[in-house]
Amino acid sequence: MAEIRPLVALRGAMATQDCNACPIRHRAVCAKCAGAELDRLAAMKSYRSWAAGETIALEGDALPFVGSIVRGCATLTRSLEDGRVQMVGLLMPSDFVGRPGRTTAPYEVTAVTDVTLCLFDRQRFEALLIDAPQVASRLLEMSLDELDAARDWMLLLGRKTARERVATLLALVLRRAAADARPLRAELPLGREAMASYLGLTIETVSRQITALKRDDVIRLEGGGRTVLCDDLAALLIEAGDDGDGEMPG
Amino acid sequence: MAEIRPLVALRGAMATQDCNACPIRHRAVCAKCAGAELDRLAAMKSYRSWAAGETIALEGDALPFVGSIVRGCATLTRSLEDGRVQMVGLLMPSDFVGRPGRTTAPYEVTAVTDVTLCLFDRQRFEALLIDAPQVASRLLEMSLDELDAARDWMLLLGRKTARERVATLLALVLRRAAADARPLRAELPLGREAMASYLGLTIETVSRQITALKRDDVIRLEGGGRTVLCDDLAALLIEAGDDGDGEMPG
DNA sequence: CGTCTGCTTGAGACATTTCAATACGCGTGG
DNA sequence: CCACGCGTATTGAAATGTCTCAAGCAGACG
Repeated sequence: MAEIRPLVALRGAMATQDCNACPIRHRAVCAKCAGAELDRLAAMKSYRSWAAGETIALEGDALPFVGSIVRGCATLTRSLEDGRVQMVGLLMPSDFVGRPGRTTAPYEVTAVTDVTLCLFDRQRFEALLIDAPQVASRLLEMSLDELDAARDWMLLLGRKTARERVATLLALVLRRAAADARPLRAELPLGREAMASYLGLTIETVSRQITALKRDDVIRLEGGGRTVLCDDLAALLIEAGDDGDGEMPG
Repeated sequence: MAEIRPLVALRGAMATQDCNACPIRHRAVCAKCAGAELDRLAAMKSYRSWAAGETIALEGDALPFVGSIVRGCATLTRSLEDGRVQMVGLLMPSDFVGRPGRTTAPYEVTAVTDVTLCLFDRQRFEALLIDAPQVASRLLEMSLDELDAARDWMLLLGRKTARERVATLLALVLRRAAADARPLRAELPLGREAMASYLGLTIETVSRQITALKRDDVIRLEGGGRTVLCDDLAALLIEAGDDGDGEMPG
């Protein structure tokens, strides 16, 4: 991660981009709209970027926009007063940030890698929702997918062992990277701390389970533990406890 | 799993009811619609009831309808192949069951108490969504609320201690019962097994923590442990670990 | 009055956390 | 080029919270 690049371009508004060239055009909230609807969306959009590690919104803060992740990876976390933290969402390109109808963020939003968002002014977006059925319909579909993902994650948090949790996450990352090349290979977007936060474990337990999975020849590591290789995804999925279908957190 | 259907009046279709007299009219998916839209909804609705303990839909089963809970309490559960079970949703009156655009249930749906649903044929409901913006908008709103609730529950499952989990659930139930009478009193809709399933714990741990909370004078019990009393909700919320605002599972 | 089901209680086993130390990768500055 | 320091990851040993297994108890119902 953390490539070096002029901070100037990173932070301010970026040049408006042609939606048809957008990498998430067919998957984001705009996926199903076209013509006049798309024009209205394009007219209210703007781009903004955050560097890895930066906070996009604090728990309880005003969040004056909604938007789509164009590039990078962000997390949603909720925390207890004594400092315990649980990740409750992992946002990847095309995922939607913010909630129409609400002005404050119920969780902290953090950039894990460098992130670029395609922002929409919240009020104008809400107005659009009323008479742009394709946008509203796509947003509903995406929300229901996230709900399913959240519920799969509840099963993990409530019932899976540490080994199963780690295997589940690794399988997810490997599957998403999903080049058909063998062996499967993926660079982890999340460090150990973020993984622990996601999995409801401590850093140490995550580390131990990754080591154990390596020792048992289920996975291999490269690049100082930031890259995972897997020759036999089926074996990893067995370690994950369920067949592993369809899990994909939002 | 064997469908047992010995029960008589409970299962068949019930007489159609006037929507304006419906107890969930102003909270369910129909809340914001009126006039022609409401007429269309009313025209496709039917009622059906299940007795406490009955299965409404199995994991992976075809679910030919969507609908609203009119009366009673149902749960969504997901399970691992070796039998471990995690509840992932607790549905109360006005909550929505099923998902437009999907024909099979991703979780098992079970009646906890006697339950009555107001059903809509899935295909006709989907058609309605396209040109009934008030229904679509309300459904989006409800889905986003459920997503928030699911994420709060992820914090509980990932980071809270057994005592905090039990306190959180009891506070939720007491708050929902919410008669302003003091002391706060509520009959638990969930038995110990369902509570354990919800909280990611075992029955024994739930029982022990309830006993401990009683021993420490945070709550009192009546009716053989099925009714909870609380003189000091603030104290219970402290035990719950966070301030306890807004948590309400869907 | 016995049986069933749901709830409670106890004692020991076990997984994960906690606390502490060490190792690694990497950019910086001498 | 090496020494240093810093953040991140690994490993170890002990503490602890929850689970497991097993028994006992209470109320509901025939």
